[in-house]
Amino acid sequence: MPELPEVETIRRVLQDVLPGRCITAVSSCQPRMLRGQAPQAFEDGLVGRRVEAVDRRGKFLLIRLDRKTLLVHLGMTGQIFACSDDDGASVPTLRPGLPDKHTHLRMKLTHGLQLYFRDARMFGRYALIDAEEEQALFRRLGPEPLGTRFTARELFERTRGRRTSIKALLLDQRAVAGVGNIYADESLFRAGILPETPAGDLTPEQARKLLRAIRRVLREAIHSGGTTFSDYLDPRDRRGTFQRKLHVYGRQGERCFRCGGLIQKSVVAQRGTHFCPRCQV
DNA sequence: CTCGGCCTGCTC
DNA sequence: GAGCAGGCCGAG
Repeated sequence: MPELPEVETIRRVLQDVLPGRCITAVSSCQPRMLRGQAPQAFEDGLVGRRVEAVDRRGKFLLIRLDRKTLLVHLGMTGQIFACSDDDGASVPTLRPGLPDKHTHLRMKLTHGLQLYFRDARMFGRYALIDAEEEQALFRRLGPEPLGTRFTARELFERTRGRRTSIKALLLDQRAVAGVGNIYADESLFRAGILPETPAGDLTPEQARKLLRAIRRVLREAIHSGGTTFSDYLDPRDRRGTFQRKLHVYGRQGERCFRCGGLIQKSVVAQRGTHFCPRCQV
């Protein structure tokens, strides 16, 4: 499940490999992924364009082309793989088994680089957008948790008057951009806050602790190349290692590293939610 | 705000 | 062979 750290890891690999290359061919485009955009226009719009940079906003990947942007959201099971027969490309040369039945987009770029987009569950999406569409899409997206606009005061203000749980608020991309189920649970554990706590009940001190926890967890996860809990892989086919540093996610029934009590699992905001009832109040 | 739908691979 | 996993969206 790619959240901010996984998308950032993918971005860094693509930023290493893509800029300067031109798209020479596009195929296997899946209309469902385009959410209404015409497949032919999408493919035609990509071919011949040069990649300038690769950016990220929340969980969105933004492949910058001249005047247009290839927007990618990986949903739950989306993967991007790169391979090349160019020695200097720093990605594997072969990708056995690709493309397969879950490969829903395939792009050829100059100097033998190939990009594959895989998504078994097809919760992901891609689109070719212009600056105006990008602005409309991101207008309602919350601040980048690792950016300077995301402050304890900002987070505290966003919780005021909210009766929804703090976990639901963290998962709401309008409140903070890029936090998903794993990092919401891990951040709340590190901040010592129970996931079902009404957001509006947070004290300024709790908001401050939560902000620091979110930043620390996301930074450490990026440093670890993300979390490979089930199927996340980066474009070089590498697994993340942050699953070794998870304190609560997926650890229900196991002992808390901090207090030795048992980690519990419940449902909050219709999501599996992991927490330590002794360390989180 | 909650709920169901989208999807398929995997576990019971 | 049902149920679960869940990011996001639209309906109520």
